[in-house]
Amino acid sequence: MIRRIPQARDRGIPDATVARLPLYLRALNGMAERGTATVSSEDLALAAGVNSAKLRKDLSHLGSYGTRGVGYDVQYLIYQISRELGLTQDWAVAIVGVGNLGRALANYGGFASRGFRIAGLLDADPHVVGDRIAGLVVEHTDELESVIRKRGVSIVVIATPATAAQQVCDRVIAAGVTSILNFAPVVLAVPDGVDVRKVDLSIELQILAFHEQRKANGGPIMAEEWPDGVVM
Amino acid sequence: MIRRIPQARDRGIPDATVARLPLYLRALNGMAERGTATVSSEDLALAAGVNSAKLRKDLSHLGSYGTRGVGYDVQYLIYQISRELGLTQDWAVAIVGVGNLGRALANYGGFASRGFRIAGLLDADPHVVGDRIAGLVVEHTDELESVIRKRGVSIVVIATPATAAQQVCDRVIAAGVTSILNFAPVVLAVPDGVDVRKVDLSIELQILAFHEQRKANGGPIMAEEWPDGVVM
DNA sequence: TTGTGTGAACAACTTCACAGCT
DNA sequence: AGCTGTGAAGTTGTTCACACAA
Repeated sequence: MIRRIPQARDRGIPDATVARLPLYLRALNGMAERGTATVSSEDLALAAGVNSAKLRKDLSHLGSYGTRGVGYDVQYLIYQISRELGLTQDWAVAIVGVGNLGRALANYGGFASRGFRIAGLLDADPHVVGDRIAGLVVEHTDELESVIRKRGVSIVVIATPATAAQQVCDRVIAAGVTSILNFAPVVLAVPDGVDVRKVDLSIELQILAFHEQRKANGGPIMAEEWPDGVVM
Repeated sequence: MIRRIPQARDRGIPDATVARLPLYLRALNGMAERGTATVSSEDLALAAGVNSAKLRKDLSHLGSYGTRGVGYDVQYLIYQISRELGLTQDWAVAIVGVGNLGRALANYGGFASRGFRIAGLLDADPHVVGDRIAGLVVEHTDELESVIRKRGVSIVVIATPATAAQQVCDRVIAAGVTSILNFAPVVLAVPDGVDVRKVDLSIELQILAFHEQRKANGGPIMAEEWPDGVVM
């Protein structure tokens, strides 16, 4: 029996806001390091690359943590955002696929710092298994399920070739994982309740190419773009 | 004097649509390889992981390229999307920063295939300069401006440490580049007219952590989440 | 009959502008 | 006097549902 609070406030934070909280957090951490105690929405927005109205609206979804006429207390806001994002606990992450990308991720510093601990590096290639990377020994993907269960892995990063990604995905989901970060250039099929986030170099480049092409044309429309003759 | 067509159709394609076109393109290429000649919006949407209404609306922004009662011609649609995205020409890309991530990007296959040609690999570390990676010799970042100009680079990928990113960014913009793909965990300051796309592992993990935390709570709200005592 | 293309309804997100707290 | 927090307005994106072409 699941407890439910009927008249509960709609504490659902908009996705767009959640996606920006890490940005604010990073900017705030920089300020904290420099010893700033208090910051206005204007200044924080500038540092995070958004406008101040948006920032205030975003923060208002978390609660009323600012002081009118003054601004936000940097340390306190760091704490509140961290808590909201779930960074006050730490998360065991496994990286599957230890090619160049997997290595880059394993060695990425900002990783361990923010509540994410690499609890496993796995690869299917026997030549890679046994290598020591970022203080961990690479294990064989045969161990995937056991690594996930024994070390309480709740987030899996897929950095395998495209061909292996869906299979890895299926296995980690079967092992109970519901949060996946996918670097392989495929659309993963997952059941409801599983979150997949995707990072795709090729897509980003194509989006840039689209805009670059527009600029090159010297304006949004060129008459020549749609010659009547070209139809099927 | 810039020619403008006053009564021009509003051919501005929504950003959300542009961001999905590469997905459709990838799905279509897969179908083309398997010899599929024609596809319905339903099937293509399934392969791309969106719903069919959205797909039809997206494609309708490009033109009327389907056949009612039949579907879309795979080859023709590949051509039209490619053209819209600007993939029928090829783009010279330079990668700055040749650590693990830079190497991963350089070796990434789907790169060269889709109109993107790596025209330069640059790094500030003399130990790396001279290395041969993916058929290219790594050059020193001193050569950045000359590489961009001589090889017609129009897209720069920044894969440097965070501390170097803004400086590299400023230099490539001064050299005329207006499209940047940034992997460094910083918000780049750029003038109007410059497009920056950002790929940030740490942000993606934090977003996953947020949702993972929600799931763990067994529901959207827990009364205990907001004890009255905890204020500043 | 089938499946596209699209107006219209809906939902999410952003920006404005100002009341109200400090 | 200054800056947050937020209704209201505006914008963008999504989904529905069906007319219409093949």
